[in-house]
Formats: sequence, structure tokens, C-alpha cells
Amino acid sequence: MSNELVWDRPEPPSKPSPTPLSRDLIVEAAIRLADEGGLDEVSLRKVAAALNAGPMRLYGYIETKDELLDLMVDEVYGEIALPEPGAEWRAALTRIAHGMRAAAKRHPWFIDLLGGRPHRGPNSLAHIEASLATLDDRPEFPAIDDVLGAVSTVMAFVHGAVRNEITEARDEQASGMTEEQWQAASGPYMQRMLATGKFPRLARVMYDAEHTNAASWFDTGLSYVLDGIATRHNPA
Amino acid sequence: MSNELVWDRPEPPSKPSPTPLSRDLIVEAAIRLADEGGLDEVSLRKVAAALNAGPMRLYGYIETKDELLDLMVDEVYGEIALPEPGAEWRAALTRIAHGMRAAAKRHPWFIDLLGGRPHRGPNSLAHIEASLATLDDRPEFPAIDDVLGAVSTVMAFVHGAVRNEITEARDEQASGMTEEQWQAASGPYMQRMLATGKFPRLARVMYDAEHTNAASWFDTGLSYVLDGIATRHNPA
DNA sequence: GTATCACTCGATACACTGTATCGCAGATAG
DNA sequence: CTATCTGCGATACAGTGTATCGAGTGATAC
Repeated sequence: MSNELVWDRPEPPSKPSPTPLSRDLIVEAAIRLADEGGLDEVSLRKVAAALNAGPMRLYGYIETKDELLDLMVDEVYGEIALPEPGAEWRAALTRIAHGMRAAAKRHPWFIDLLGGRPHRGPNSLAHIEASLATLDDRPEFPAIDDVLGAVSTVMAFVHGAVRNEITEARDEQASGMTEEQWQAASGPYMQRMLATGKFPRLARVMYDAEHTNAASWFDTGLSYVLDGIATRHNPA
Repeated sequence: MSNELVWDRPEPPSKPSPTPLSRDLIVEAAIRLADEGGLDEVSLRKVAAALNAGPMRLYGYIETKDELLDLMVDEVYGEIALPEPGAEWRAALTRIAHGMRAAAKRHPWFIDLLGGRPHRGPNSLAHIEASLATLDDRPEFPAIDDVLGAVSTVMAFVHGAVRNEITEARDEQASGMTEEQWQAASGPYMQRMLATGKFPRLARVMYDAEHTNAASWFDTGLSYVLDGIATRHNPA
């Protein structure tokens, strides 16, 4: 058992085999399974079966299932388009945030893995680097700590918001109701709870709120965060 | 198999038994196990064993393991102190945010469960209600949608930030290094990656940033968010 | 061409998970 | 006292991640 990270270990040379394997193939298969059936569908046996291999063959390429999950996460990070250098910082951070959200919608399992372990894959690092670059070298953010604080805040919001959105979407889908009135879907329990009168604001949210779409909702929250940062780091 | 939520089903009447059981006892035992050894330590067998019972006895009180997790989450929500009504909204939201963070530090598994499923337990609902109440009826937030948007943004940030912080703490602890220079702990891989020169900002973060404590960091981010909300909803 | 070796690979096995099933014990009714 | 019912929980099952180690294959030596 080596103590090195996956990223540190070269994958074994490809052997002539009826069904060739590689990290890329394994990760690709795992992502496909996860996209189709959720993270539960990603078991070493199932991934191996999808590649016409026995479960233990995977252990030549990864050392642990968690490593496979790390590789999947980094792969998705790689899908996220990064802003070109020099763009205006609000636009750049907005672009990254939208990229993140879009990736999570394509791969609903992504956000579940995001918080669980630290991401040190090359794509993850490039992502963070690009995020930091949006603010670095601007006079409004003189110290690297200013940059880090602002970027981290935006990322924290993005992670939380996306996670929330994905969870809600999953919930709606699971309950079968695509209807906007999920009050009915959540069963008589909610109705009864709201009827107690102990949750008046919650009731108003359920009944009175206009159900604006998730995207504009996300943008509103993002604007709040960016505004807050701009307020504190105003050149004026 | 009933389709009702846990909250909807009364627990069975307590029977005379050498080792009495109840939802409270089960949840308490599960939380203790999770606090001590992480979520992995929470298996139905282990929880049951901690109560001197067979695994299947739990199924009289819960229908599924997920229900147990839901009950644990709601229990922790119940620990979070809510602001008294009428407090100034920034102070009130800050208090809720701090309460959430503190709860997550006491129960590091909490944040992992938070995003996974929707929370509909009584304590969760009370928490949301109290959060909404901090902004409701203020002239700066006329529509319930304004209230919801602002509160959700704060919550999204809090969730993301806390999750990040807990994950990092867990990582540091796992690597054994409590030292601030976790550059060394993350092994030669990181060193080599940074040495490539492809991640100049990241390198500056690692080497130049002063490692301010997590709490003040959290407060900075929270201020950004609250500032942003205040900017958009200024009575002036 | 043959015999030996080294080594890799993956079938088998293990400990563990969540939960369905259903025989049996204890309570209840007549 | 007997018959019926009910609900508990031991057992069983399908699945998980992964350690082990015997078989089989390719390379090497003579």
C-alpha cells in the first residue's frame, strides 16, 4: 500500500488484453453509471462489469474506491470552462459559478462528492487557480488574503446553493411530482404542520411565493455575494 | 410499508422490556456513535448493540436507516439557539449562522447529512421559520420572495463555508498534522505541482497567506454576504 | 527445445452493510 | 384451560469494499 496520492502514481502500462483498461476508461465508465443511476450505481463490481472485467482488475489502476471518486470529481472539474485571463472580475467569477452549476446539473452526483474530500487533482487545482486569478493583481484586492477570502466566499455560496438546488430537484423527481406545488407532494404532514399556524412565514413561502426558476434565483444570490465583495473592495 | 414520513408516525408504545427503547434513545445512541467515530460508525447493528438490542428491533421505531439519519439531523437542528424575535436582522442572521457553524463543529457529520435530503422535521422547520422571521415584516423586504432570496443566500453561504471548513479540519486531522503548514502534510505531490509554476496564485496562498483562524474567516465571508443583501435592500 | 522461474492477475473469501422473511413465544379472548 | 392472534427478532439474503494467494503465463537459462 503506497502512501502516494493517485495523482502521484503512474497507471500501469497497458497490457495486451481482450478488454484493455486504463484509468480513463474506468473513470468514464464510472461517470456514465453515476449519470444514469446515481452514485449508488457506482460499485467496483458494476464498473468492472461495464468494462467486461472482474472487480479486482480495477485495483491495478486505483488503490481504493475513494480514489476512483476523486478521479471522477477531477474529470468533471475538467469539463468546466474557465474565463479567459483579464476579464472583468465580476463577469469572470459569474462565469465560473455558472460553469459549476451547469456541471452539477449534468452530473447530479458531483456536488455530493465535492465537499466530502479535498480536491487536489490537476483540474481541480487549475480551477482554483483560475478563480484566484480573477481577482489577483487588482488594486482593490492588494493582499492574497483578500483574494482568497473573496473567492472562497463566492465558492462557498456556489457550493451551498447548487447543493440545495440539486437536492430539491432530486426530491421533486423522486416524489414523481414535477408540479410546482410540491406542497401536495410532501404529503399531509406538511399541510398539517403549516395548519398549526406555528410557521406563518414558511406557509407564505409555500402558498404565496411566486416560483421563479432556479437559474434566476441562483443569479440573485450570486449578485448579493458579488455586491458585498464589491462594497468592501471599492476603489473609490 | 407505510408511505408516511417519520414525523407522521407515532412511535410504538413502550413495552416492558429488559432494555427499553424509544426513538429518543436510538437517536441519542446514534449521535453518540457518530460524534465519536464518524458516520461510518452508525450502522443499525452498532446502534442496536449500543442499546443491548438486536438490529431488527430498531425497525419498530424507524422504517429505514435514512429515517434515523433524518432524526439525527433534526435533533441537531434542535440544539441550535434561535434569535429572539425583533432583533436587528443582521445580528439575527449572524446568530443563526454562528449557531449552525457551532453545531457542525460539535457534530462533524451534521454538515454531510445536511444537503443530502430535504429536512422536514419539526426542529428544521422551526429553524427555517426563525430564519425567515429575521427579515419578514421589514420595509426593506416587502415581498416574501425578497425574504426567501436573502435568507436562502445566507444559508447557501453558511452551508458551503461550514462544509468546507469541516472537510479541511477532517483532512488535517487525518493527515496527523495539526501544523499550519499543511503543505508538508499533503506530500511531495503538492510541492511538485506548485513547483511547475502553473499555479502561481495557489502557491502564494500556500506560502504567503497568513493563516487567520477559521472563525474570523467565516465572519468575513458572512459580512460580504450580508453587505450584499443590505446594499440591494437599502431603505435609503 | 526444454525446464525453471518470477510475477501478475483475478477468482475466491471475508467481514460488513441494510433489510425481508417468518417461526415462535407471549399476550389476549372465549 | 385452550385457541387464536400478534409482534418480535434470529436467521437469511443480496450487496458492498477489499485481502489473499493459487493458478497460469510469459520470460529466462541452459
